[in-house]
Amino acid sequence: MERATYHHGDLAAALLAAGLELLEAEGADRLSLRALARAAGVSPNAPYRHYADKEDLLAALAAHGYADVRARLAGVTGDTVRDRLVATVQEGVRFALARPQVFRLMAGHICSTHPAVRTAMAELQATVGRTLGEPLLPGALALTQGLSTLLIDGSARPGAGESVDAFVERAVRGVADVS
Amino acid sequence: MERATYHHGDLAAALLAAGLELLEAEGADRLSLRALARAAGVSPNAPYRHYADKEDLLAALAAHGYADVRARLAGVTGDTVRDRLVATVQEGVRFALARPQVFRLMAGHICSTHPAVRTAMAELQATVGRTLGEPLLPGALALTQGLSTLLIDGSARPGAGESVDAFVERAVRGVADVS
DNA sequence: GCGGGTAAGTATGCAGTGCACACATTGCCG
DNA sequence: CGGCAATGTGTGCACTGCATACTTACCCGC
Repeated sequence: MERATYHHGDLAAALLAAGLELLEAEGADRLSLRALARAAGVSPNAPYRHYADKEDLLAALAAHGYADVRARLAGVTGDTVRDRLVATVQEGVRFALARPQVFRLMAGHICSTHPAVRTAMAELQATVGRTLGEPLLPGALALTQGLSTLLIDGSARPGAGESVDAFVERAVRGVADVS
Repeated sequence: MERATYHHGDLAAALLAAGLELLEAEGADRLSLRALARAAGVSPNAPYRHYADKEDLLAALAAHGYADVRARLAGVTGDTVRDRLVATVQEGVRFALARPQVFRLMAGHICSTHPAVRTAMAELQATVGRTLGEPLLPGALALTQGLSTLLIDGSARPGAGESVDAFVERAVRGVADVS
């Protein structure tokens, strides 16, 4: 990441990109602003011109993640509500397993108060609400969030030879079938 | 936290207690070993005699938390499976809202690999499995985990004048009633 | 009871962090 | 083309986790 000009050009975006990479490589708490600056080939304090503080940058990364899941979830379809519920949770869990550190960041406390993240989360909820309906919203989000966490931590595992999707479907149906 | 003797007496436990307090006061990532040592009236490096590193101490705090929820969940009863499901999630969410930082720590990545935490989690699962049955286990844990996170972050809120318990019941029934 | 080994605590120091502040560079706009 | 605001740099501070070397005093066998 060398550069000839004094000014970087688009440091804000470069930091986001490097952030996503380093984040997934070593987790949110091991991530340092200085390492990010290093990756972007810039002095340790340069990031402060674009992000108020570390939390602000992490929030931007999280918001980016929310936008991604939202895009994925917007495409979910299905004939019955139940089908759409299962498909939504499956899609969310797939995202979480593909980028666990980003997922954890999104679920973490840092972001919950940050305005950018709040609106990103609100938009996600609006999207999911449209495909599932209001009454199902909290449960669907909770199932997605919870199953993702369990799977990432290894606290729950698909059965031998069972795909993640199948596991998710089984878990959701397990709840949906209590009489 | 003064002391007259050179040796503390029960520093390991004192650190845990101070840890629980400071943890809830400022969150897991703001928690420093040095502050803990200060609270216990002991030199900055004393904790290392009892915990291998910071992660080890955090894991102990998390394991403590797991034991607590387990004790609470062991007392859950109900006539139907559905009743027990709702009651279990309600109890779990109550714990999370009462000690949000401990809950976050438990859900965080630090602990997922630590043996003490893994066994604590396994015991929790065994307990819940006994009152709900295996097929419901993942879903119930996921709902508890997810609803807790949503409520702590403020991403979901009970309706006006609605209690947390009522909200949880509504969310769970929302999922359990899809046809 | 007492001497020594060892568990438990202290002192010192290092690399790394987030961030504040003062300074340097340069693209842009009148 | 001149100046100014945006963007980047340098220096420095308080703090952190942790390694290493040292000190204290509890406890156990004789």
